[in-house]
Amino acid sequence: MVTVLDRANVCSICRQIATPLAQEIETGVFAEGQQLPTEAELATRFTVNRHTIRRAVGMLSDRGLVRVEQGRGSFVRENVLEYMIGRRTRFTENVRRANRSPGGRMLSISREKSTPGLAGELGVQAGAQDPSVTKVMEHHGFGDYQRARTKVTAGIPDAVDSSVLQIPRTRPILIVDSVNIALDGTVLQASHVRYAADRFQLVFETGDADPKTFP
Amino acid sequence: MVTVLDRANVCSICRQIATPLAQEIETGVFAEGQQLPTEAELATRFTVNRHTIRRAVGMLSDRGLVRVEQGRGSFVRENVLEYMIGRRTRFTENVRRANRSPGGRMLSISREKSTPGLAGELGVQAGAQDPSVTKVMEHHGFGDYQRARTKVTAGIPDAVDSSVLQIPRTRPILIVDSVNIALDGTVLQASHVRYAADRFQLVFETGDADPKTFP
DNA sequence: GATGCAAATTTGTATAGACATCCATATGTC
DNA sequence: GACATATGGATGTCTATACAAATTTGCATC
Repeated sequence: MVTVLDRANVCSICRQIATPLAQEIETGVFAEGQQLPTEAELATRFTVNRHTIRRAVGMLSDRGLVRVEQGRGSFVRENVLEYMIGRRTRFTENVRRANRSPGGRMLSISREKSTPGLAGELGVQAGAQDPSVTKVMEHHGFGDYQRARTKVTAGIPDAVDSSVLQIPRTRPILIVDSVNIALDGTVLQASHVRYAADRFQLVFETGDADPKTFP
Repeated sequence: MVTVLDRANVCSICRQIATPLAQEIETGVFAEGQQLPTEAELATRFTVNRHTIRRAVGMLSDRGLVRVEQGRGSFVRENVLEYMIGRRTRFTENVRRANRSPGGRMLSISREKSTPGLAGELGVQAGAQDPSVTKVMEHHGFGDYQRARTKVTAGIPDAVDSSVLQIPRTRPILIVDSVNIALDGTVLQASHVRYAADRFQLVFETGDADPKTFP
């Protein structure tokens, strides 16, 4: 693949190199575990300095796409695996409170219909709920009860995150994907929140010492 | 402070510069929010190239000690604030399962008595539990029920983490501190787990769609 | 074939220079 | 005083060179 670089303008060169390389990795041009071309070869291919290649490869390393080893080379990383640490957890309004960060700025509000793609991707099915559950829970004062799933992972902010959160690209961020679903199966809220890990720490207070919840 | 650099040997120079700078930040030589000397000034002070200073400052930025802003300078970061997103959550054995990573290696097992410092730091008090709760929960089949708190944040691996997890220093890690406490108030387990965020994603399946838990 | 050492290969680090980009301030003009 | 422009200072990026460190490879020797 030949990539023409825009040396005069905007986006930094190393990004213009990292992007097509990332595509080649994601499209399978370089298979998992395979060794990438050496820095010298990439420098020749893109006709840039080796240090510029090093930066681009460093970006791919930051994104977890490649793994660099001194004296050996750069290799395509193996796929990440998802890991479940807990289930059967209850939030009430705390999940909503989680999405209202103190001192934060409201950037945009969007209310979207749940697309089949989103629902499928999250493994939830509309209308798959037993209606009797609603009555039982309303009887227990959980009328606003929601079913939710929260995914937590860490990452590196992209350009937008960096400017919005006002943190450098090198600081990690906590990425929290949460979906709140009402008892009738409709998706009430799907949020993709990115916290600056420097400023936030998620605390899941688990367990239940309150006897009232066990009638 | 005068720092003599060992140009010939081992540890890289930028590390030899980052270390005393970090000490000066932590000891309050540079107060929170204060601007650090410019890269040129630091280069003069340590008699190294500006790019070497940039590396050292980048390390401090990675560790969250400083915040670098183009056109303005480098500043000592303010303290992080803790943020609670949820409470009243229930795990059973899933928390324990969380600490057993598939394909992982057992590095060390230690069983320690709960120190007053640990208990105080986590805000739990031994014996503060109502004994009636135990009977109620045992009656509901939650004899092994535990009270726990899980803190999740993101960070950058240190040298030990990097070698153990076999990830570069630039990839973020998920830092999960969890404490499991039995109903009698004794600390059963206190774990400080560091996940490679490339390989793991924590999934908190929240909400409860199972009617059996609401008899 | 096995071992040991040397050489080649590859990534890592430090130095140096040039220029770009962003920010704050000063200055000039109205 | 208000606004636009110019200037200086700070960080960001690319290029270039030299050398260090780690790994692999090749070869000679046994």
